[in-house]
Amino acid sequence: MDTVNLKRLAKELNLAISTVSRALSDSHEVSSETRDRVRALAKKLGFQPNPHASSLRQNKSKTIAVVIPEIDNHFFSQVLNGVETVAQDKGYHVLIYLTHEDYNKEKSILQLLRNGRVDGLMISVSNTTRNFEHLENCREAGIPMVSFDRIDEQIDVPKVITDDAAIAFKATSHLIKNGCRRIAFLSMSDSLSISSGRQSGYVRALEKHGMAKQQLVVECGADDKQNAQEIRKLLQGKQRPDAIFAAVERFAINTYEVCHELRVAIPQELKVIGFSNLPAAALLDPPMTTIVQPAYEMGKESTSILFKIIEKKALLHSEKRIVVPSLLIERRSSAV
Amino acid sequence: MDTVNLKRLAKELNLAISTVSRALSDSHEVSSETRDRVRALAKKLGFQPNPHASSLRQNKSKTIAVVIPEIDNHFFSQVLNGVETVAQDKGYHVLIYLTHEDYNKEKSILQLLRNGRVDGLMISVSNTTRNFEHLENCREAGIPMVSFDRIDEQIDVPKVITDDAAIAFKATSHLIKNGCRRIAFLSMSDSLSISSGRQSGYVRALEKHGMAKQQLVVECGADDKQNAQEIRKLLQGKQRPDAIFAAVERFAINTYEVCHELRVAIPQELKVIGFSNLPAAALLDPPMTTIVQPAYEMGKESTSILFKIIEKKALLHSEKRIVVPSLLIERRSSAV
DNA sequence: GTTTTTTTCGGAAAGGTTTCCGGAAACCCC
DNA sequence: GGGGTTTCCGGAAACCTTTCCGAAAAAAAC
Repeated sequence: MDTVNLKRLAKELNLAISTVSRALSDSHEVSSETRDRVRALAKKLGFQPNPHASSLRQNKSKTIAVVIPEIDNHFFSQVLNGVETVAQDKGYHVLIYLTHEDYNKEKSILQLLRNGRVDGLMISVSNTTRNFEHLENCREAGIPMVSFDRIDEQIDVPKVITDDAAIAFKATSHLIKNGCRRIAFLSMSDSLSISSGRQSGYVRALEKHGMAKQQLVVECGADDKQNAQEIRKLLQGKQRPDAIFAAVERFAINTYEVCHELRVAIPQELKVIGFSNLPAAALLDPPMTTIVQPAYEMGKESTSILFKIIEKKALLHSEKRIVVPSLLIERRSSAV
Repeated sequence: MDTVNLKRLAKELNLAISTVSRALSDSHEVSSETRDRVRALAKKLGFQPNPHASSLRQNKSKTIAVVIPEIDNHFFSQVLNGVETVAQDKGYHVLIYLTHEDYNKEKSILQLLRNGRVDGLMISVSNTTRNFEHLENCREAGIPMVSFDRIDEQIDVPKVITDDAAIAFKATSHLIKNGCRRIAFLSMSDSLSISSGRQSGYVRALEKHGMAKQQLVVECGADDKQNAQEIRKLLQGKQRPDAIFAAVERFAINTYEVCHELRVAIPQELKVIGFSNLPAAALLDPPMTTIVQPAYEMGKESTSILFKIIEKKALLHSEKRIVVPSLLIERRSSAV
């Protein structure tokens, strides 16, 4: 038997298992002398407690889960970066689950997590989820939980979001100020809070400038080809817009591609703004005006809240809905 | 007691715990009749076996770990995407650990993983690791392991890599063919196999064209400002290169930034090629010639190999070192 | 010097699952 | 209808840790 566990240590030291365990957890119920003996041998043999036994006994796993639609995406990878930083700091482990924007997968993943594998989870729902029972179920099962970015306002779970409506308002106003009179909004075809928030900001800005009638919302989706087709139709139609406001990074990229293809000059013929955390946005042709979301901060913030719940600390009212502001970075694609 | 476990099921069905367990695991040692009874109640009560108890008993965790330098990076996030796909398919869970290019953190993470928390791990080492004992230790501890992309050739662990030297040779040759006579190579300041591979491909291409003397290797690092400074020096020096070959996506971005700043025209005054998995590379100003690495495939491949090891299947000799080819995508930044 | 408290430790239970072993019933074969 | 298989199931051990409880010894209190 070469596995090194408490029993092994106890035998070699002529102690009881319980004493060894206590010694290693710095209990005051053990003399400093034996504590040192135990620690010395433990170190020498490279003892590491079996995590499954600990988890089973203590009913906690020192693990949290992150459930997100995709990872090959700046926003979510920056979020994950923030999450991992805080978790590592706390000595926690991070499980990652990708839903690939599939509601059913999301549901089964959450189902799977309701068995004690994790001490808590954070989720940004897929764009195909219309129903939030699976979140509700987790909440009722008593699993600490935080939702971020793509949230449902109805459900009683702490939320970490950004000010989608406000920043969309700002971006749209910026376009109007720069002379745009026909601004198309490329919206995500879903019922997500962020989408509606962004769209309402866009609409409010139009209204404020007496342009309510000029609303032009185009639904885009996950299929690049189809998006390109929609945008092409838009740009080749008789009432070509003079600006495109993309609600998602992908749509902004799609727009750029179509513009290059159709030789539409940005920003002379068409101004473009997109939600995007692309670090290379400044290097695009032309440099793209972007709304950058505080992804890293949102990841850190969400995780901090999650740990507060896990540690059963009372949440301030203000912590149940945290809004981290986005940033509008003006570049050439929206310049006059 | 409202927790639903085997004991609870057994009591309600008037069966022994062992029978219930067997019924749920499709043992032939239980009649189909009672099996159905058990399953029915289990489903009704939403029974989910406690993963820690299972793991403890079976000595396996159904979990693998991915240890990578960073996640906010197209290459690694695409890899992770591939990993997650295969793992989810196998019913496995994925733990993620970021080293942030810190050797010590990497070491302590691997140390932490040597306690049975995971059934296997895959790693791409940080650029500050010079010593691979921590990998060796894991290997000796019997933890199934695969290394990918950033590997050490010496260590006896299956490797999944791409043909860095060959593709660097191809890229450099492409630049030479397009008239470049003074090609700077922006290298990562580390001792990684991939760096040396890329550099050797660059050197071999120069040699083949009788340009061995024109070698121009510039060491860059993690600090963007410092990299920019290096590149600025390069472009403002008396012997300005007519091409830059960036060994890392970040350096290519740095190059673009400096070129924009100094108004150096790409590709007329300077041709640029970079290793990069940036999907928007085609939209840069100008569109960037990139070497795209098969990140997603490498993730899938690595994970498949890892599962073969976990399942104790014999590895073919060819599976101990898998090379997935990279792609050179020619765009305007390197055109004549 | 006796009683009470504190210190230090051992024994054993508990957490939930899997699996080994043995036993009882049912079946089969001649 | 006795011997031998199957079939099906229960009991209990095992995985390793944490923690409750009690006990012995040492220290403190009176």
